[in-house]
Amino acid sequence: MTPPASIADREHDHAPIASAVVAWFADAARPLPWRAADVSAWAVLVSEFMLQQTQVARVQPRWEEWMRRWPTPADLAAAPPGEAVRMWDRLGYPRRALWLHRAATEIVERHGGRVPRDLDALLALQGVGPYTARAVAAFAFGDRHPVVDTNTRRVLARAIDGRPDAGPPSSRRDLEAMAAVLPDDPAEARAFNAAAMELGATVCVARAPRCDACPIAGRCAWRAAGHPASDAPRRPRQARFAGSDREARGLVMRELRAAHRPVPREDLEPVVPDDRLGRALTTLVADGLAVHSHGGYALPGS
DNA sequence: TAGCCGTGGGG
DNA sequence: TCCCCAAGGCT
Repeated sequence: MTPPASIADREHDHAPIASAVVAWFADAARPLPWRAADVSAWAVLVSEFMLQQTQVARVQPRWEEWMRRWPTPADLAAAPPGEAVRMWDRLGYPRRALWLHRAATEIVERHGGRVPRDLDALLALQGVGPYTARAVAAFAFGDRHPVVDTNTRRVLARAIDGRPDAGPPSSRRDLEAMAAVLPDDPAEARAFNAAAMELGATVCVARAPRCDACPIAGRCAWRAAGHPASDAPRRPRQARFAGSDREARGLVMRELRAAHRPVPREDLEPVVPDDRLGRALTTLVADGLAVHSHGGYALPGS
């Protein structure tokens, strides 16, 4: 553990940053439906699953429809997993829909149908990792936990460390960095967790930060250093999507979602007219996203 | 642990 | 057009 004196020093140094970001958030926060005061923990959990690697603008309509259809974990658990995948539509990473369905089942079986508040219980749910568990505990239950996503990592790297971008993710190091800045008061901490994410998502963005709109520009270590450019090795370039197996899987899933009966393989060949089709079908079945039955492929359990 | 997993917005 | 990158998690 860090010596108490050091913690006190850091908190003293960073308190104005937290205050300024929270004050900015009070005005600048986007009115996202899952931030409403009366939403359930389940509603928050659903939003966090959908927001993993997916932008707010694409999530919002899916979330609205999802919550209307399955307002509780028990409602979703009672539906076939394939219906969750179908409702997920084109949010991407459809395994998340399967995991959310599984998590709902686990919540019913292990927690009486109520989303658990305890961090370890949350972490034990399928598809819930360090970010999502803390986000639910903090945002749905108001508990004081550091919540660190990619936006917060970037904000801390710039404002506190004076670097243009965050280093490689390290759950432990990232949580410690946020803990050093997090206000003591639980309500204030909750607000700062959300505010830091919001700042990173809307102002302190990766490509072209809008420092003129930033509430802590005057306290930002990166700005004070003259916005030095990144000297870190760029992260490996994402593989080209066009022509990839990923694309092929997405094309197959699109067909299976649209169909309400098994789709014969020959009907998929025009959609993926090359040797990616076989790999896509094999891996989709292995992932549980598709089943082979009645001479065709279909969503699971529907 | 590094690679993999969809899809789309924006520079 | 092309490429980056996005409220991560799993294996």
